[in-house]
Amino acid sequence: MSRRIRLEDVAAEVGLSRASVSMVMRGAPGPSADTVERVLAAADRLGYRPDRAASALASRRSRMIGVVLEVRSTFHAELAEEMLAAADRIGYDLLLGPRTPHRDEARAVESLLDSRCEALVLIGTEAPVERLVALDRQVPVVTVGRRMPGATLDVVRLDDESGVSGLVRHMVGLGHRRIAYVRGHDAVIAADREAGYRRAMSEAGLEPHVVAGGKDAEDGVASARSMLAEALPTAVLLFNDQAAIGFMSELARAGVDVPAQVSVAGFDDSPLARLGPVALTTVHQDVPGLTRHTLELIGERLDGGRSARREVVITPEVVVRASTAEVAGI
Amino acid sequence: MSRRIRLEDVAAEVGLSRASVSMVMRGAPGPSADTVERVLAAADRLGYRPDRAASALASRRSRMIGVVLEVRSTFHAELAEEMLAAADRIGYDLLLGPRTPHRDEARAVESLLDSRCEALVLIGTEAPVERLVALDRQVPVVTVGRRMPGATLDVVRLDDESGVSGLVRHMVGLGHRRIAYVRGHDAVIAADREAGYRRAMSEAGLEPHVVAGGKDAEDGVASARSMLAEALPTAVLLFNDQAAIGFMSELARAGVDVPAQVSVAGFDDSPLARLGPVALTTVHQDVPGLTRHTLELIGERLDGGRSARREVVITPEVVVRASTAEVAGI
DNA sequence: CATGTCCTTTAGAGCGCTCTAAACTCGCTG
DNA sequence: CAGCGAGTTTAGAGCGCTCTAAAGGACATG
Repeated sequence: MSRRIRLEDVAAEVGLSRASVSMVMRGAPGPSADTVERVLAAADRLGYRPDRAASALASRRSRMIGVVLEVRSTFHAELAEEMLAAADRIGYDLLLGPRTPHRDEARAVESLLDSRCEALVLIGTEAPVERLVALDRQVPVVTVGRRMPGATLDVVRLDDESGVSGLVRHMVGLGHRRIAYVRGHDAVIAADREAGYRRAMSEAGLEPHVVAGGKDAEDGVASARSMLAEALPTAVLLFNDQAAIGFMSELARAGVDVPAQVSVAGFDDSPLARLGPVALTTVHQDVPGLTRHTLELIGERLDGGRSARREVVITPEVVVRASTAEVAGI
Repeated sequence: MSRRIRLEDVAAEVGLSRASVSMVMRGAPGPSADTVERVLAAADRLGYRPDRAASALASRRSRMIGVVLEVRSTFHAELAEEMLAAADRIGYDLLLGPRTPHRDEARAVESLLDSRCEALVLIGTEAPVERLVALDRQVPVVTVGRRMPGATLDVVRLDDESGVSGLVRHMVGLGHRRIAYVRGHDAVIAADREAGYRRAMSEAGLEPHVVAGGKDAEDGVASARSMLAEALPTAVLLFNDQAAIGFMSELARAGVDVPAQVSVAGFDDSPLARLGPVALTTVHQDVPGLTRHTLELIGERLDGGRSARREVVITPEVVVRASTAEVAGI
C-alpha cells in the first residue's frame, strides 16, 4: 500500500508549480500546449488521479448529481444506467442513493447531501410535496415520474392519465366490455392513472369498476385472489407491471388462462414485462426521453441560471404483448 | 440557497472550540456528558451535517466501501441492498459503482477509488485475475461470486460445481436421462458449473451433452433456437436464470410446453426466477450469507489487521419450482 | 499553599486541492 | 531602450474538517 500520488508529486516530476498541474488536470485555460503535454505525460507515468474530496472541498463544487432510486426496481435501474451516460456527457458524475425497506428516502437524501451533491434526482419519490419543496431550496431537485400538484418543482414525467386511457381503448378495441382497474396506493400517480381509466371508460360508454391494490407483486396476488373469489372481468388493468405480474401468477396458479380467459395489462414497461414468459401488455416509459429531459433540467439550473420551475410531460405509448387478446366468444 | 452550516457555526452557537464540536460529532472520547448534550442540541437546532469531503480529507479515512455491480441485475441489486444495511452496522457507508455496457469495470473501479473508497467489493467481476491482484495491493478487494484460481485474493462465493450437480441429481430424480447443459462464456464460473454437470452426469451413468451459450436472455433465446432445430432433450440446464428465461420464452413461442415437454433450470435464484409466471427451478444464492461474509472479510482487513487472504465457499441449495417436472411418458 | 493528577478543552498545523492576484517572460513599439 | 501587453506561471490563502500536543481547571494531597 504505497502512498497515494498527489498533485505535488506530479508538479515535482515536471518541475512546475502545483497550480499549473492543477490547471492542466482540470482542463482549465492558461497552460501552454507544451506544458499540457508534459504534465499529462507525467501524470500518466506516475498514475496520478485527482482526489475528489480535496477537489470538491477546494472548488466548492462536487460535480456530482445524486439519484435516489429503488435499486430493486429494474425500471429504476434502467433509468439510472441511462442517466449515468447522460451525466457524463455534461461533465457530471452520478451518485446513487438507494432507497430500501431499511433505508428510507430521507436517509438516502441526507447521505447524498453529505456527499455534497449539487443536484438531486428523485425517481418515483413518495415524499410529501412540502418536504420536496423545502429540499429544493437547498439544492436543485428534479422529480421523475410523479406529478407535483400545486408545487413549483422541476418534474419530468409521463402523462399517466393518457397512458391508462390508451390501455382501456386497446382493451375496448379487442372487444372487452367488463374492464376492471386495480389501483395503486400512491396519492398522486394512482389518482392520475385511475382518472385515465375512468375517462376512457366513460368515453366508451362503459361502467367503471375500480378495486384497491398496490404496487408490488404481492399486492397483485392479493387482488387476483379477491377477484377470483368474486366475478372475474374479461380484462384487468393494474397499477404497474409488478402488480400485474403478481396478478398473472395467481391466475396461473388458479388455472385461469391469460389471455384466453382474461386479458391483463400493467404500466411501466419494465424489463420484467418484456421477458418472454411474462410478455405483458403495458405502457411504455420512454427511458431515454425521461433521462434526457431530466439532465437538461439539471444542466439548466446548475449551469444555465434558470430559476423558474419547469414540468416536462411525455406522452406514453401502449405496448401490446401476449397478455391481452380478443375477448372470448365474440 | 443559504450557506451551508459549518462546524464553526455550531461551535459559535455553544461557545466552544471547533475541536470539541468535532469530537462530539464523531463520538470520540473526551467531551463531558454536558458538552455532548449541548453540542448535539445545537447541531440539531442549526441542522448541521458534517461535510464528508472535508472529513475524509482531514482524517485520511472515508469510511466508504465501494461496490462494483451490474445495476441491471436484480441479483446484484439484492446483494447491494443487503450490503448497505450490513455496512451500516459496522460503521461504513456504501458507494455503488455501476458497471454498464457503456462504463466498464475498470472505469467503475477508478471512480470509486477517486472517491477514496477504503475497500472494494466486486460483484461478479469479469476482470483478469492479475488486474485484481494489482488492485488488491492498492486497497482491500473482496470478489463475490467467482473463484480466483491461483490468486491470493479475498473471495466469497457459492460452490458452483455442487450447485449444478444438485440440479442434475434433481433432474435424474425426476426420471430424466437426456439432460443437456448450456454453458456460459465466463472462463471460471462457466467452467466450474460445467464441471459440476459433467461430474453428476457421469455419476448417474449418463452421457453429457454440453452446448455453447451465454449469460443473457438473448443467449438463451439463441440456444433454444438451435436446440429446436435439432433434437430437444427432456431437460435443459442453463448457465443462469437470465439465459434460462430467454430459453423458456423461445420454447413458449415455438409451442413447446415447460415443464410438460421439457424441464428447464437456471442458476442464481434471481428475483426474476421467483416471479409467478416464470417459476424457474434454480440454484439459490444465499444473499444474506454472501453479504455477511463479504463484510466480515472487509472488516477484518480494514479494522482487524488481517493480511492473509481468505476464501469463503457457501454450499448452495436447489430450489424446485414449476419449470421442472417428471419426464413425460415414464 | 505549592504541587500533582485527572478530566476537559483548545490552538494550530495540516489533508490535497482550487483559484485569485500578482509576477515573470518576451517580443514589440515608440 | 524604457515601456507595454499578451501569454504563462506561481505564491499563497483558503475549503471544512481532524488530531496531536499542550494548556487550563478542579480537586485532593502533603
